[in-house]
Amino acid sequence: MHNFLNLLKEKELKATPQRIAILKELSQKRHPSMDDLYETIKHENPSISLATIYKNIGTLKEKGVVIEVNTSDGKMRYDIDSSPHIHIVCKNCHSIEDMDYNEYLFDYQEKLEKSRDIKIEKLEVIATVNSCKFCKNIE
Amino acid sequence: MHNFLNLLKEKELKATPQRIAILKELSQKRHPSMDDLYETIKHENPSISLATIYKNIGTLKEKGVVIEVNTSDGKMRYDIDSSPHIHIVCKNCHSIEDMDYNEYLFDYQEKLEKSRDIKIEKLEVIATVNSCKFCKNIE
DNA sequence: CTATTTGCAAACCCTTTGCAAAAAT
DNA sequence: ATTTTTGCAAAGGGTTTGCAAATAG
Repeated sequence: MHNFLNLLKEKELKATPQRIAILKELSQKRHPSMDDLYETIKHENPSISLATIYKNIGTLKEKGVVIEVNTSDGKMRYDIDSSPHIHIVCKNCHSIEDMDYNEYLFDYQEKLEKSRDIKIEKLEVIATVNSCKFCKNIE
Repeated sequence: MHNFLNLLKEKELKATPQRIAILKELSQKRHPSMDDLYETIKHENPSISLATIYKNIGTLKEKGVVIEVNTSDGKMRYDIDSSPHIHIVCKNCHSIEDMDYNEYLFDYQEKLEKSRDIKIEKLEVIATVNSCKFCKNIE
């Protein structure tokens, strides 16, 4: 809670209850969609609107606080963890698992940059699987 | 042209002029969006409809003829090249460059599969750059 | 007090769908 | 002749926008 206030101050954003609720939810839930956030936050803050979620996530993206993950299911997912990691997306149940970058990928990125003389802002790695431990448990 | 007919026969799809125009365009243009395809094909086939493009790309995706590339600019792009490769997306001019997979990535994928005991259907690697040779030339 | 943010509703844009007419095999 | 495909228009679904009222600093 305290951290959120500091974070927002750092980013020069006003600490509205809506904003704090969004950050709190982002830090608790794995990879929520806009709708996930909306539905959950509405419980404690019934007057919040979807547009507010959208606007705030937009702002937080700009400020580099959250990243957007595209699971190709038509809905974006949001992730407050900004350390380099890859995503393992399950085509079946749409869950997302994080996995840390390792030396391998750092190395790969570096080689890519050198061989092409480019600066890579972001290396997005998405592994798609047809089923995962989550949906296996369900079925 | 001939190749397209064989390809369609193989996939048990009827060889309509619209379908052939789409395949032709996909094999000529780098990574067109739905709209790119529509606008271009309309020149030679003015009666074609956007819905036909959508339906056909959908079918071609199912049949494994094209893949979908998500550049996070709100529009999907389509790619008839099915060999393993990664995409370098320019945030500035939205162009996409292909780059072949190398041993590095094959290796990485294999390690990932073994360490987690999963089967990766697709490993999508998207490198984002802030500017590229295409937009440098323009500016 | 000033600038930002909220919430609402409408607008937007890309994509999908239903269906009758047309075309492919 | 049968099945697929087309084109149209309407609907769908996620996202964005404009604006007045509310709120944070």
